[in-house]
Amino acid sequence: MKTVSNVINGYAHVAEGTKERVLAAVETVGYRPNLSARNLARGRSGVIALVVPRLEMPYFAGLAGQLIEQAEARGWFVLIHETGWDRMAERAAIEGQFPQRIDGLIVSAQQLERADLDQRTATTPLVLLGERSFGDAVHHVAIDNTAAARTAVEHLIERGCRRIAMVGASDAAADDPRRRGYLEALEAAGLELQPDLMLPIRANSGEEGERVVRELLESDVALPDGVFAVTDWVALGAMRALHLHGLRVPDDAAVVGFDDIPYARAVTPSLTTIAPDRAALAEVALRMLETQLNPAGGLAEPVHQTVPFELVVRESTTSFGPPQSRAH
Amino acid sequence: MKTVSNVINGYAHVAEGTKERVLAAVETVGYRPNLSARNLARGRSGVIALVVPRLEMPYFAGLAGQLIEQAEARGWFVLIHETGWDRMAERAAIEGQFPQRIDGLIVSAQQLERADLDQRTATTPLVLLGERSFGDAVHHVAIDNTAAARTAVEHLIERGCRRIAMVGASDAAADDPRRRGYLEALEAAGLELQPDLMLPIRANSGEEGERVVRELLESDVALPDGVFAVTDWVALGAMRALHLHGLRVPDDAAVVGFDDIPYARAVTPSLTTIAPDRAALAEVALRMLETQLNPAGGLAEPVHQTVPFELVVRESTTSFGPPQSRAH
DNA sequence: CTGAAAGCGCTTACAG
DNA sequence: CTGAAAGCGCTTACAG
Repeated sequence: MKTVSNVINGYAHVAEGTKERVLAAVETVGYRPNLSARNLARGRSGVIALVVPRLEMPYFAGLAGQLIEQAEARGWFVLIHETGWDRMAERAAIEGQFPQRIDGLIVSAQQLERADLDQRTATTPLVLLGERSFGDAVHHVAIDNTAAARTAVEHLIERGCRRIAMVGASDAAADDPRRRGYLEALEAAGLELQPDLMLPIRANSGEEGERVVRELLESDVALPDGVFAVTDWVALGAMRALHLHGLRVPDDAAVVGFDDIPYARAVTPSLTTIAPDRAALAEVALRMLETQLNPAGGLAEPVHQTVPFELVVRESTTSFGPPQSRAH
Repeated sequence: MKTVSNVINGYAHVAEGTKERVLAAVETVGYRPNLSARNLARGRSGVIALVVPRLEMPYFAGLAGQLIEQAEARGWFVLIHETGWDRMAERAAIEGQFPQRIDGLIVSAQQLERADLDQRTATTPLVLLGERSFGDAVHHVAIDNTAAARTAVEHLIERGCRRIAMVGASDAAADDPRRRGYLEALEAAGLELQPDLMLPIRANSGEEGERVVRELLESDVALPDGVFAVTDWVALGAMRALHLHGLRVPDDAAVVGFDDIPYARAVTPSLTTIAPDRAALAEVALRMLETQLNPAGGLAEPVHQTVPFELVVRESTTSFGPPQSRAH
């Protein structure tokens, strides 16, 4: 019994011959371990929860797909849980309030505050995703949002943009990494900051992106020639507003988004955007969970980790031949 | 033991007083059943698989969200599995080839053929989703695709369209329900069928939609004044091609899609489309699975069932004020 | 390096 | 209507 178990679980110290015989038997019998029994014996559930605002948002669906795939290799189920951008729902999630018990939590923090984490009583291993940072109280993985935003805005500047709006600048100046990247890029290029071009929004939705850009275009402020939007959805809204105002993208104003959702390449013009390395995101998150579950070796201090991103250049910042040139 | 179990599982025949005492104890102790143990004892895994081509596609993500939510209420986990539109992967899925054993299968059939079902040896309860039909060999739930397509095309006709292209007409004339709906609508309106306007595509992608519409526009065929696309993605590609050709949507050509993915309301112009009732889809699929698991009462004959859909009218078939009128 | 035995937390005939 | 006991299929000290 123990020997078979050792082989199945890949423990060392099994005689080579024995191991082969066991594997051969596994093969001929078609044995597959019963995960319910295993988890029961191990005192685990075999389930980790992925908490996102809404699975239908392609960014989160893509992330979920990655996570499911990589979790499978480690014998975990991924229970997907939606919060609908509700802070209370996110709080309940980090407290592990699920119908079943779970071994670990990966939470895309949208509304969560530092205080919510400080008040957390649950001890379930937790990994946070997303651009917000929460000090050293918790494991956290994300791309370097400041660098990514800087890259996006530098790209616009290289394209000749001089009046670059940021759609989705949060009010809280200090701790918004993307806003910081925007400012850094402007400063590095010697461009003056135009507060009128920093457009806060209430939610990262297309509607909000459209609304604030429309308001900008209808105001007295001189037109922007570039737009950096905090998500692709917001960028789509911004493009809509530009279009409705008779401005051509990218000729009159270039646009860069963030996330690289599938629509980014489907829209007209297709959208230049920042593509986070989702696979790396998923992998690091899972590793962080494992570290907390098996505090073997070193101590499992909460850590931040960043993963790569990429600027994907498409039509919204380059050319957009036939359509626009023909229309005008 | 048995009594507590009875209460927890909602079996009848427990004295009211006893029941209350049990529930009170559950409350004070904070008892939550261990699903691993339950499933082990019941000989189930508690897991059902949802098999889709790609979770990142919003239609499937939305469906998955619905299914997860409703499965939770029935004590099921949903294991999401991606096939990437690969027929072999779909075949493997219906054979239940998953790393863990599963209690039931909900499969969005994309490439699956009737023959694959006939050859199936696995006995895991199975429910098929999607527009393709497979005879009476298997449980199947979908909207009435013929009626939906007819509704979409009738809407275009009402809007004054007379030369309506169908993007995504399959080659196999007979058994494509959406094609049939298209034909029915034309016939009912006394419009002549234009074979040149039926555009087959290799995949339901934006690229393919764009390609075939571009080819149509660049051909000698007279321009269409309406487009019915088999999915929203395809419709987005079609709109792109129209736009690139200098045609205005909806003024020069109105467009209707299918699925009602989130982008449909985010694009410019926003897209008129057919919205299937995803919640109903999920619910019926789960009920069909339960029927197969508990063949109590009547026999569990494979059945087809349809769920409601809705035509969501947006700008791509109505007006699209400022933008286009201004540009021209 | 390997076997025998207990135990994980449920469900389910079986008595009563 | 309710209790005692076995069993689901694993893992894990514990011997050897």
